[in-house]
Amino acid sequence: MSGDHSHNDSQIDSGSRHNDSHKHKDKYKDKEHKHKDHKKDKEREKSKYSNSEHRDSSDKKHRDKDKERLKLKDGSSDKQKDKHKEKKKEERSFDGKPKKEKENGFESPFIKSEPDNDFYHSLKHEKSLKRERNDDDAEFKPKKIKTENDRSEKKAKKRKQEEEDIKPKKKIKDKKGEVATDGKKKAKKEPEEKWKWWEEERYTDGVKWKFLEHKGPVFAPPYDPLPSNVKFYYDGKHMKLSSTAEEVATFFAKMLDHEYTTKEVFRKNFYKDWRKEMTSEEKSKITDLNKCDFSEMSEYFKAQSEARKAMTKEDKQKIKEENERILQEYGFCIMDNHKERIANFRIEPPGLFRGRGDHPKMGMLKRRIRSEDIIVNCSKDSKHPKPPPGTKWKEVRHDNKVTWLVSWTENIQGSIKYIMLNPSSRIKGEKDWQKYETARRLKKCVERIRAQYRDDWKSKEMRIRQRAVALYFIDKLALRAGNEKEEGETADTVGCCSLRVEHLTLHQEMGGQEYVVEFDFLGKDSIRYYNKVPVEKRVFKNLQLFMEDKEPEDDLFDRLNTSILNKHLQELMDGLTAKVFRTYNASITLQQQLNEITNSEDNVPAKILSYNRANRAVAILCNHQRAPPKTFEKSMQNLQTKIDAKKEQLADAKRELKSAKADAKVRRDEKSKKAVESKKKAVQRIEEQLMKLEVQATDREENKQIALGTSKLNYLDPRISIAWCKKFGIQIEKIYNKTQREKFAWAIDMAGKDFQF
DNA sequence: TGGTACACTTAGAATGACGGCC
DNA sequence: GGCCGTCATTCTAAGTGTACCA
Repeated sequence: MSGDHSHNDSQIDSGSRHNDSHKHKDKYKDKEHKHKDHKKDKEREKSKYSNSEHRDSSDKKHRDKDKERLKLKDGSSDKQKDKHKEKKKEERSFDGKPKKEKENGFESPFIKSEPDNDFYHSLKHEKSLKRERNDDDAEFKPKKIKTENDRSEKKAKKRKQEEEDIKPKKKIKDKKGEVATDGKKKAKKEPEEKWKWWEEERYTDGVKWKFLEHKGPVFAPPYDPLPSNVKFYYDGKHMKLSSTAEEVATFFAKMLDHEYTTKEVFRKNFYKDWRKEMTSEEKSKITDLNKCDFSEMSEYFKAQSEARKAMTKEDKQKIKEENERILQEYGFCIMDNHKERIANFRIEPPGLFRGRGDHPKMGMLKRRIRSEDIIVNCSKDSKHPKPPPGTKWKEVRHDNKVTWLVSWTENIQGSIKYIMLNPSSRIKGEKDWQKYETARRLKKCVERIRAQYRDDWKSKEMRIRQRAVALYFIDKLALRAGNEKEEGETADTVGCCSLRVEHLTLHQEMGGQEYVVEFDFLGKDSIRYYNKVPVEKRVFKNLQLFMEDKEPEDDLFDRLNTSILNKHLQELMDGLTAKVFRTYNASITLQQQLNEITNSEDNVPAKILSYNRANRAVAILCNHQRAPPKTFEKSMQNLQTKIDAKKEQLADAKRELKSAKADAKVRRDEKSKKAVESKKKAVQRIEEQLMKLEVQATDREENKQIALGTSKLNYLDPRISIAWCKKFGIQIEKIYNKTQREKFAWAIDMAGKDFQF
């Protein structure tokens, strides 16, 4: 086996990787982890490798040389390879710099429809704001340096254009793309003009924006007390709770049907936090959660939910309109002359913490966030958002080196939560694009890096061997880096660098293959990673060495952490981190799979099945799982019933065709000939329908426990999919829904049919 | 060198919207 | 027209990675 990085045959039993976290978790319950104790291992290593100092310095020299070589090799600007694309697009590179001046400096189809024109006053104020975009990032360097004259001329043009654009427009478009003229709606959609931020230059020195204005967050609605007929019972007796205690009780009642409320940890944490909200009288009365009866509350909320569903169309419409109004008011910001959608403008409401897996803090009370907890970030010269009457913000900040608009600290883990922009925004899109370009740079030097880590498996230094084996896993199996976690603060999950001895079983021989490593651990979100992988002999021997004399709960890589690993990777390639391997391997797998399995002769559903299969290969590689939908069995059965019916229909149609043919043979007239033709067409039509249903069934079955969305959204360079669509005449809408198309607008615009990752 | 704060991406579950079918 | 299943969207937890400090 030499450098096998095909991700589809590297696993003995990839299909057996399934989400079995509940059973699995028991294995780790109540464990005392001593994996931070490295002292004895250090002693062990010292005695084994006495000349490590010398090796260290010579290694560094080699690395520096390699780094230089890599820099030279990768330094050239990476252009997209679509040679058949129209010239404008062909010339555009990922550096984000336009080849021609932007035609519409500022366009905001929303402005006139905005009810609160005040909010947009700053657009006018902003119109002369220019973005100085000299790139500091190597990848995004402009290909040609502009002269100052060029710049000022262009700036002047742009400014003029922007002024034009800010002037009231005759046409405005609403969210659905309907065009209104002077307030009147037109029935027909017109193509929306989108801002092509990818044709513009980027900011430098970590500046994220020059101007930012928004309306602040939308707070969770205040607590609405229960009606007096909805009662809480303690020990079988009605008990009126104080408003605060009642609110927290409703959080529990709302979750009564959820498995969470049966978990001991959840109940314990809830009870502890609930008591903090009780009056002293309540505290003295309520002493046992098991004696609390929340069922009336629970029924009440279920009834409310039913009532919501049963609302009249008009009432539903009213709610929808109100939501739309809130969205229009709070869901957008102005960032550097453009109206951008905010991703999460609502503050997380209070409730009970739903940690994943065996989270020690599940059930704790997530407290209500008030204005006094909120830090607002916006431009000094913008109209600052106002806190609700009678309240104050914690702070108003003007930090343009960050992308967030609002932040607060949550009380469960003490972490900071942010309000940020939607994935379709410039600020997110640029970053996403950059991510794929970094992965494409890795493509150019991955063979060298692989050669190096293979070489490092033989290193005299334990730390280098560990680093090399870990990197091999990250590369081959697309494992996450595995940062260290605070014990007892979160669920016990691991990634590559934090793997423990107990997570691996070594098999000299298994299923007819040599040197098999069996992985079994809980990864991000407590999703189980189970995989049996044949590895190279040297890796296997190294693993034996790393595991020697260790307890199951000891770290496998005791000389390694993500910081050390990433520092090393940074030396191998600028911008390289462990995460890049996952992006690279996901994207390259999609590209290879599509190249391999797409049959140009296939019809559209079959081609889409091929696409989904390629996507699935990536999802399996990245271990993106989902709980099988509750309705899965039933819906499969329904589909099968449809298939059976269609088969019968086909048999009937074929019989009819046969008899029509026989009839035509005897009668030899036009009418019977026509009858044969129409029967033939009917057979064809039914065959197509049957095929479609069968493809659907296959797709659904194969997708039972696999989530395609995560890889599609976060790991697969969208240009691969778009190029594939263009090449094989598939509508992009078949692959990406509306939201995804908005997120990947940059890729849709720039990828031609010949783009290769 | 390790700890921590912070900023940001990635993740599956929950919820909501919508369209097809009876 | 209502029900049901599916897909889209929202929500927020859980990761990664960097900067900074002692």
